[in-house]
Amino acid sequence: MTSGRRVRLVDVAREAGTSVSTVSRVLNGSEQISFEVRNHVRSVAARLGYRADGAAKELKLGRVRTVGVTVPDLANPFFPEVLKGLGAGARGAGYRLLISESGEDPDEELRLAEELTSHASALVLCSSRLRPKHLTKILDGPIPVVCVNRTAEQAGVVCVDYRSGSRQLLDHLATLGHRRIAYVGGPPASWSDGQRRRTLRTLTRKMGMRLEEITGGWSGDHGYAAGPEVLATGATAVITFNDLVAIGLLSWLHDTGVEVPGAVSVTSYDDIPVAAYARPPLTSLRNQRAQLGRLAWGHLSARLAGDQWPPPVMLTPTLTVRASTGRPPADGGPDTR
Amino acid sequence: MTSGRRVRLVDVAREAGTSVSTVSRVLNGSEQISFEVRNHVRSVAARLGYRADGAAKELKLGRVRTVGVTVPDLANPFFPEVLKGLGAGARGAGYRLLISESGEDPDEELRLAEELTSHASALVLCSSRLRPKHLTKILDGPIPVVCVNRTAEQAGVVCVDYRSGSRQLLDHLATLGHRRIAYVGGPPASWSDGQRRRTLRTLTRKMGMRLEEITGGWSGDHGYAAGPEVLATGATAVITFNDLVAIGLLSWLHDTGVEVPGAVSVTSYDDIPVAAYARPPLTSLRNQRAQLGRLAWGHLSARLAGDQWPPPVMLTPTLTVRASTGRPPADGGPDTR
DNA sequence: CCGATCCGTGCAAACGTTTGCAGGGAACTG
DNA sequence: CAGTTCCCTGCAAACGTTTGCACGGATCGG
Repeated sequence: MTSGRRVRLVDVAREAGTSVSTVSRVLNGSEQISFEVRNHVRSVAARLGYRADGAAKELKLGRVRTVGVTVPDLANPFFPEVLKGLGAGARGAGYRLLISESGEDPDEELRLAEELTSHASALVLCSSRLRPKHLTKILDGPIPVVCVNRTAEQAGVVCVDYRSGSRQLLDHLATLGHRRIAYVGGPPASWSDGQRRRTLRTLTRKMGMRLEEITGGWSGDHGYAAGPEVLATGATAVITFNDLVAIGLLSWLHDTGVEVPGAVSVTSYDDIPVAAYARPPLTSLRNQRAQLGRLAWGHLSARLAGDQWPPPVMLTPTLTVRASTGRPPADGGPDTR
Repeated sequence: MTSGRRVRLVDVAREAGTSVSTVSRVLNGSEQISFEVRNHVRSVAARLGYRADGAAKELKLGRVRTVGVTVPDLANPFFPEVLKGLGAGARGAGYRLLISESGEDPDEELRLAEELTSHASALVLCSSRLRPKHLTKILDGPIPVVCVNRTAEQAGVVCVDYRSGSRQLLDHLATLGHRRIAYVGGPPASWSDGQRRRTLRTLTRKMGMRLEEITGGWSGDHGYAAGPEVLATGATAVITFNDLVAIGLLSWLHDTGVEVPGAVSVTSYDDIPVAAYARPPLTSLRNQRAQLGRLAWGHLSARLAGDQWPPPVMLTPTLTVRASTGRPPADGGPDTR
């Protein structure tokens, strides 16, 4: 029964015996059409299964009610939750989300962003891995851009305050008595990884701790693979780029018979839901992801309304202490036990 | 430097001293424009930062190179991985993905699907929670629809074979000696939950086992909350709706001091990456999610090329046995140990 | 040197929708 | 009953792009 041809406004009009404009008005809820005609047109439209052509509508109206979004990796629960917040706000204002995943590839992200520029009325770059030059190019484009978890000029900026977060992690570990810390890093192109690294370096030096930096990544497999190197450093506490990496590392430590937190403490950023269900439950930095998304929409809607960008927002994460962190083993710290 | 006005074809033409059609031809790579003009127009377009208006282009071309996708919950890693496969295929053919999340709400899913119908050239419904009546309505719409993990007439169908999967789970548990099984179910509107329930009921009866059905859900919290009820059934093995639920349940069992698999075995569907990192690692049914997405695109592209729908595809999952399943306790089964 | 050929470019129509403007008829007022 | 008002509806232009068609100039052969 599905007709090959798409049913247009003119088809409805002909069938209903009215003009195109009348149909258009009825379907857009105009009050100035008589009651009978309104009902009649509505029923005809319904019977024919009329659906407005999005492209034509947007062309005429000159607005595209679509927000393009790029994320490095949808499989990291961090991003879907940001998208939930963003989507809720956007939907409330009649905007859709056009979500694309770059697969952690900066070049692919550039392609996607350029693509989206011609199909969306605004752009949200989540944890952008773009090189600065390319980021500037996108920001110079015709549509407003919000960066989540990355700072930039000429853009809306909504970030987790990883400086504060890193400080909280180190304070927690220092209080427990740890002095030798390993950091299992994230993707090289990650801005937030850079933030954390710099902060960790500065603070460990200042606090008289020792920091070992280890190549990591963004997934559980990366964490598992980093296991041997972590152990080799002799660190008593490990901070990982995110919870997925931490969970992978926990798994390796378990398989290898290293006790957590008995022999080594593990902690991380993000506090995604499964962190609470890890064995042992993971000490992690909770950030308000949905709030991050809502704020991103807030910035965007202000800008779309013609205002200037609101000042950058930094959301301070809060440390959720669970069982994966504890005092260092007797020979690894100052405690005598 | 960002000009408020969007730069159009006519702006480039005026600046380059040519006509609109010439610019259009150059930018679309037509061969029939002289070399010099081509270069000149290109450079002018680049200088002005011209970006084609997507809406106008699509209107004129009459095709929307966009595939709308609905998923119940992006936070379940199952879906992002399907999207990866789908997106890869679609991108290769010059299509974009327009992803929407229904939040497990059938009404919201209906709204989204209708929305998408006017903005996309095809639809992919992942694990649709739509009521049959509404599903039919969408299928009767003007654009082709693929259902992932749900069967339907007049649509492309790509499913995991949960019948076979459920059989494998039961066989595995039966071989270990279990006789009393609990099933922690999924969302009421889930088609795949229905499939599993029916199969589990039929097979347990046939195999002389006892099945207890428990209300569950789709997230870790649902699994955690189901803990007491699971324990009350006295079942020696639990099957859960998905791995997130299983991980939540594992966590409750651990908190409560119930040994897994010593006192009760736990197993589930999907085998998402974290399943391997659960404590104990989860016995689960691996399904090829990316392949599911690729096949969905395969069906769609065949249909978009004008062919009929390919016959429905059922992907058989394979059981990945890990440490969360074992023999039942001595008093719980026929084995004497 | 004139006519035919061919290549490069411009003109204008069309895609499906919205909306300002105008026109026609009914109702109401004087 | 004529004039005015007001409500409802239709006409046509416009949004930015693509593309069939036509046209003008250069090139070439006879």
